[in-house]
Amino acid sequence: MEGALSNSNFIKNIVMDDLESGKVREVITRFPPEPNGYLHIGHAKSICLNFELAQDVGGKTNLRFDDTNPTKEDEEYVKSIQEDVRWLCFAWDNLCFASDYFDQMYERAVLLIKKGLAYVCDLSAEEMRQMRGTLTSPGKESPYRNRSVDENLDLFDRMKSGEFADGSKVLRAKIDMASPNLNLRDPVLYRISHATHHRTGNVWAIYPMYDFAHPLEDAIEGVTHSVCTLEFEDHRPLYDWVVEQCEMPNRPRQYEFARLNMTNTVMSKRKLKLLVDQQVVDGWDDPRMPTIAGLRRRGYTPESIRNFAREIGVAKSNSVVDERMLEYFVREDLKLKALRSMAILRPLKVVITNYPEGQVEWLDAENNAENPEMGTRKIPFSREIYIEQDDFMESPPPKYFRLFPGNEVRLKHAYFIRCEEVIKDDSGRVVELRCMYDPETKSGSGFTGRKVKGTIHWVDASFAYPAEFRLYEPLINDDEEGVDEDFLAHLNPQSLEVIQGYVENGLKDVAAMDKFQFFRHGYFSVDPKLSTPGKPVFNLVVSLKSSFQI
RNA sequence: UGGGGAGUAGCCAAGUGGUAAGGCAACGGACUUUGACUCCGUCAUUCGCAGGUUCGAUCCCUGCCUCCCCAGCCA
Repeated sequence: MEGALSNSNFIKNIVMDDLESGKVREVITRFPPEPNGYLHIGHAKSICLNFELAQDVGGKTNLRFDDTNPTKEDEEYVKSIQEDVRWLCFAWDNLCFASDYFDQMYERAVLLIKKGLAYVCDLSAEEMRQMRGTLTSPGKESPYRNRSVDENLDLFDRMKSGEFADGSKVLRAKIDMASPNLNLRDPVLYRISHATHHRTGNVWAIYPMYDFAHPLEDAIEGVTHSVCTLEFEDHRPLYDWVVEQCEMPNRPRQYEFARLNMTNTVMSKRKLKLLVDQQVVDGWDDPRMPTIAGLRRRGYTPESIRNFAREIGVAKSNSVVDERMLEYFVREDLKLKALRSMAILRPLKVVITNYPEGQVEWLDAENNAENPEMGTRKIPFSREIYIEQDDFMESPPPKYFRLFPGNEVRLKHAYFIRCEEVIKDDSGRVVELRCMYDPETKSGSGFTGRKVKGTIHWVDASFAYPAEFRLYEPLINDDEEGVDEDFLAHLNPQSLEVIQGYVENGLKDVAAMDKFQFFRHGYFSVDPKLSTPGKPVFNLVVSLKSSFQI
């Protein structure tokens, strides 16, 4: 059963303290993505944190698009982000856009100018960089720093009306060019950009910078706890400065936590976009991608991702979570949900020589032995079947429990068979096995005469239905050196393997996203893009654990 | 060599003056018509290092080491 309440973490402790002390009455959080890419599992951590922080104490959470940079943003992304948040089963209280506050932000900027706390600066980007100083030496004040309020007001108004070229002027806060915190060295508040915004069109020729816009957005929405990642930690003094100097009635507080990193993958929009643009993968929703869309298509469930997000915790130290933890949670979730079935990925034909030709038996099979509510089904059995190539070895090592000459195994849901003969082609490759079955060993008959060490799965040859299986491995092997700098050089060439095999006949017309556990292989999910009626395509979600190794 | 953060097991992560939670992984064993699942057991005499305060320190103090972030008109 899924825990109703999320695990404790330092931010939640702060929230609880604030509630207890009366510092806040109602908790309001927000998830503030910029619509410039698809969401990934790292965002899922943030989504779960923000929504559950509020949910657990009867608060509210807004989904807010931080769309202050029209050159990078796109409507496609605002759609996909909403879809992903909804899919994770979170309902936002308000759908907000930073662009809806552009007028208010402008007014606050004017207020700063009037207070003598902001000025229009004509320095070029390059000049500004040079005058900013370095980590160890102070910056120099801009020659435009002491323009009169009236001149600043006039210039800023004309920036707004589109009178000036991109990059020719900016509005800057007047703080402290000697601050050891570079963010406080007269940061840019507004830049000129004649780009077309996906929502406001060409109304604006100036757009606010993150450091100015974000605190105002939070304050406007009454956000109490503004949660972001570690790299914004030293922006906090500026965040507080903006809220205070702009005289915002609400005072949001910013808290920072460590973003999620996982082994064997990359977790930045930039890198993910590179994989998409260079066609290393099929798109943002390629099942190998750590995007929400990719994980969904792969077959991960919202529950598994939410449980994962809870269990990894929230802290301030940079860390790398083992991908096997994510895998654990999807196995755990699918265990009781996925229908058990038999699939042969690499077929080896077996003829049961003492089984009557032409005869077909319909055997009983549980749909999920661990969840009897899922019922049973009938599966056909006759003289010729397919088993997995891996389940036969002519010269097996010790402790090999499967088929080998002279050995007897159980066919799941059917009979014991013994391998009597191995048929090979001219090249010496095993192409067929001749076996004998024992009618007394039928499954469910209660036979206890003797035991076998191994049980293998199979599919009846004449009823087997052809299917495509897409097997995945990590996109990147990051146990090598230097992966971070040049991850494209460390791509796993085996990240995708497409093979043709067989499934039970009943799986001929599966629906997109249907989940199965193919015995002794793993959990599979029907691909929503590639699978068509009559031509099923299964994605490997995650394989079963196995302690067996040759 | 400025500023801001972080160091607890292989990986996450609680605890923050009273003698190291939990999860993942791993490894034993039991069970087994999935080499799965489940169950049982093992897995930090020690919390980056060195001093100090204290009856007692992962927790307080001092010094040091290591790692991450900051010099976009990105977010």
